[in-house]
Amino acid sequence: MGWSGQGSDGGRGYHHGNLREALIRAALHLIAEKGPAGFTFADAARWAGVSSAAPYRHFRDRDALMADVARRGFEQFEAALEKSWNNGRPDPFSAFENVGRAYLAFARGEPAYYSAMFEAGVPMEADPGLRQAADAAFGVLRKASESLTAQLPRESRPPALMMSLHVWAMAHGIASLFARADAGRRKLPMSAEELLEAGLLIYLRGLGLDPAGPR
Amino acid sequence: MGWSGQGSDGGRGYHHGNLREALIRAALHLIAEKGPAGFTFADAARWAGVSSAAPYRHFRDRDALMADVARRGFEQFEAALEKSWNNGRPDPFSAFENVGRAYLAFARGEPAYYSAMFEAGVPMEADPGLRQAADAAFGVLRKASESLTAQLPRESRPPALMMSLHVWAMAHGIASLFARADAGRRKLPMSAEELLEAGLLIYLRGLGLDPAGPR
DNA sequence: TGTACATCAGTGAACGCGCGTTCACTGATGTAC
DNA sequence: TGTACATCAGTGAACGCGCGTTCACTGATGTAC
Repeated sequence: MGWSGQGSDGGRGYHHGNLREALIRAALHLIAEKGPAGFTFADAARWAGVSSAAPYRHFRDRDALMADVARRGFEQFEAALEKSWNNGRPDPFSAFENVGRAYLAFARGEPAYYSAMFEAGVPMEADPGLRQAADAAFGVLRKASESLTAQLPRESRPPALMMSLHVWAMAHGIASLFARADAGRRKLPMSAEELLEAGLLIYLRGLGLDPAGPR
Repeated sequence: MGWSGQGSDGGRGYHHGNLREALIRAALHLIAEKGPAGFTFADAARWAGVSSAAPYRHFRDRDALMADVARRGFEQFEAALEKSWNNGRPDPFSAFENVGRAYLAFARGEPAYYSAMFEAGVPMEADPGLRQAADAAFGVLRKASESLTAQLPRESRPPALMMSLHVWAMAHGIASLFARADAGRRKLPMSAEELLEAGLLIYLRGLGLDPAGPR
């Protein structure tokens, strides 16, 4: 049978079985549909097919639910970035481009998670483990940056932290300006992926890095 | 006397005098305080010191008010960028850095406008003139980019449109991740301004541009 | 300069609605013996 | 294997609240003559 998370599935007993998960799926669905501010606690309950009092057994309030969604989002984001980085294989440059593509793929493919993580204004203190999950996701960018700067001679090596912040900013900027739902706002001469890839290449060249190899 | 826009100023007649402007100021105040989703039409009326029915004389609904705020935001944004560009003086590189600083200064100094422009999800069709205002603001970045790419030999000259999209993305990424209200989310080893300046320099170097002069 | 009148920009009361939240409750599940 | 009981995870009714919106109204302003 499998819980779809959707209500009115008829054959449910008095107990839901996994309401906590169903509420999170409901939140994701509703955020994707109406934006991070566009859903209510009552909405989530309705969508999960339970009474409006039921969610209180699992979350203190709407904000707690949002914070949980954000934390899970960062966890999945980290996994996706880590996978695409693939330990720097086949080579750091290609792997770096792959991370960029994975970044945009996540923003596009999981708009609800992305919103909860970056746009909903969830404070880092809202959930134990939220900051840690966010740091871990950023850690992948940082690790990848270190791997690239390590190819430069020591005296012209930029701080990897700074580099990862630049990369993050450009990826986030492209994702939120050009790759998301309200992307109809502006037409581009190229895809967001191509734009990011070109931007990263230019930036890396500016650091003295060249795909052809060190120096 | 001067309308502060604040209510309960006692000496107001039956007519407000300039309710439309007061509502916009109210919106800016409330957005800055509670975020773009955190204010209501009734809130704005209350803050302007009028009954909750009064705003309907000036705006069809809350969305129309938001759209007007966004349009004004883009107009002011354009003016600020244009001023800082200062026709490429004293030289295109310095002027370009100035535009970057002005970008962040606007995002920081006018968080309510910035939110309405980029985060509130206002559709471009919501207001006649909104798209035009947004395009005009972006036009400054584009013009500045053209001015810089023009210094490169024709055969290695990147498309100025692409360059301006990269710059916009990086500036927006830094503004929204590191320079705004919820910036307490992450500590930086340097200011957002320094981060952007460094990022732009690296990027420009990657294009083959050097502050020392052409080539 | 004064008066009549049209128009404009507010008022305030009213309404229906959905949300958040609490509460006593009840059906289902797990466990001690 | 059966029974009593504690605990858990839901129900559904109720409440107060603020929002959006409409409506007939009224005070102020502008203008024709």
